[in-house]
Amino acid sequence: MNDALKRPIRAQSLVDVVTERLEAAIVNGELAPGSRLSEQGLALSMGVSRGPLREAIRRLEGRKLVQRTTNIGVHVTQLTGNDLSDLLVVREALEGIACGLAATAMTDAELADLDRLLGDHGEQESVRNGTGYYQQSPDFDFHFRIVSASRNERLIHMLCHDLYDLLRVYRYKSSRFSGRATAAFDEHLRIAAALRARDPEAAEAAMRAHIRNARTHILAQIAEDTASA
Amino acid sequence: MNDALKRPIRAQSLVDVVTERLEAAIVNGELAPGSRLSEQGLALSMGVSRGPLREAIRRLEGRKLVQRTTNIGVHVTQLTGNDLSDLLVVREALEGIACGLAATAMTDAELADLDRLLGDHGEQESVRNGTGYYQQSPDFDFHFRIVSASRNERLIHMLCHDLYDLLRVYRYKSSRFSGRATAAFDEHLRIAAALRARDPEAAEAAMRAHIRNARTHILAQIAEDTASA
DNA sequence: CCACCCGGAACTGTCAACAATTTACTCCCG
DNA sequence: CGGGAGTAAATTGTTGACAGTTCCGGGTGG
Repeated sequence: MNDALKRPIRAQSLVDVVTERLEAAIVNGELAPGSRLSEQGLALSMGVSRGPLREAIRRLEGRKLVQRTTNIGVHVTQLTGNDLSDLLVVREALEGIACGLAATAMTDAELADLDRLLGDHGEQESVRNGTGYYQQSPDFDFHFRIVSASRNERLIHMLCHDLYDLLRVYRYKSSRFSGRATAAFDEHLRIAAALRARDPEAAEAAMRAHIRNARTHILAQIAEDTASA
Repeated sequence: MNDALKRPIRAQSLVDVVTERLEAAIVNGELAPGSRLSEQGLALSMGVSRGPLREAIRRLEGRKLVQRTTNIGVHVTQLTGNDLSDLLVVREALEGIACGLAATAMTDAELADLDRLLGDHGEQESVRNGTGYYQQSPDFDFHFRIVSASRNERLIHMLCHDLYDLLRVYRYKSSRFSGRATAAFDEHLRIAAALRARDPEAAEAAMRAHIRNARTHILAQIAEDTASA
């Protein structure tokens, strides 16, 4: 459908491929936060020379997924609690406005899809009894769809590509207990309602409240974890 | 004061220097939007080999200041009207929340400085008669101080480093006519008042309204320019 | 006169080697 | 036995050269 043909295709350089692989490895945890990347080792295992590899790393550096220290090496970005806190504030602002835009820009079909998605979520056992759900694939799905409906390319890219990647690096274990999952699901329902009502202000407010709650919850959990350690 | 001593200093690689130079050249217009960067030429004129230069370019690529097309070359990012529109929406969201944070985090001294800055602005002839001011150094100063007072490192970096740079690339000539400068100055006064009142919601609302107005104005001007051309 | 094809020049993509710096280890001295 | 200087190995920083692609111009045929 997506006019797969006729759309000009560009050659992919080694740097592009290496960048994708590295990004994937970082996001899925194969390369743990804080771990050091060995240029020689990676170049060897990927079968490329150090040149393209270094260029790929520089690109990720610009996106703050890795950090290079001159003459020392490059390390996968490790977010502190403060970093995460700052980042979630940014997310509140961006996703809030994205949700507001989506309220008017979203098509009826997209709205229906979103409802279907939420319906599926509601039937999952893990959501109903409060385990899982939050900060997992289904959750990202929900947010991803709304952001995509904002029709603001820059916003979509900043959130879905840059920010979500960064957040995934900090793999806080969902909310195993305390029933956050159920609360989050309720908040999702409220957001969807505002979108259905085509009310930008309500949609933005609902989304911001949702993310603010998540932030509070995550920070509390971190504080607890560090206190016990 | 800034514990200039005792703070570890890191060696600067060629890539760091080249990155700074390129960034400066792009921001100040020495390298025009859309213009092509010749690796050979730049490497020669800067006195470095192509390796570090390419790595510096990759870093800027990650920040979207330049765009590379495989086997073709790299071009300074050229924002379309749509891009600028999207970007200003992002700015509204980020700077809005930054202003809200500043309302509680700003010190009294910072507030006093801001007032002094506004006082200076008000006495400038160019502001009073409606030429200049907007989207120029004094304007950036005002916004820069508020954002800095948000105490959110990530937010500060995204706005003051990444976003402002990108906006500066699109050098729309201020608002020469139509008295936007005076209106903008009034909006600045309103923002400062909300900050002085330590009212986060009012501060965020005032800042968002200000940026929204600026956006409307800029887009209208662009539409006008393209229509006449 | 226009369209097409075909070199050659210029440029980008990639690589392997060299230089400089950091790290780890060993050995010596107190 | 502990600490530190010195040296060797490993790693990063930088360079120049080679390979592949794109772009420009001239020439030829229709």
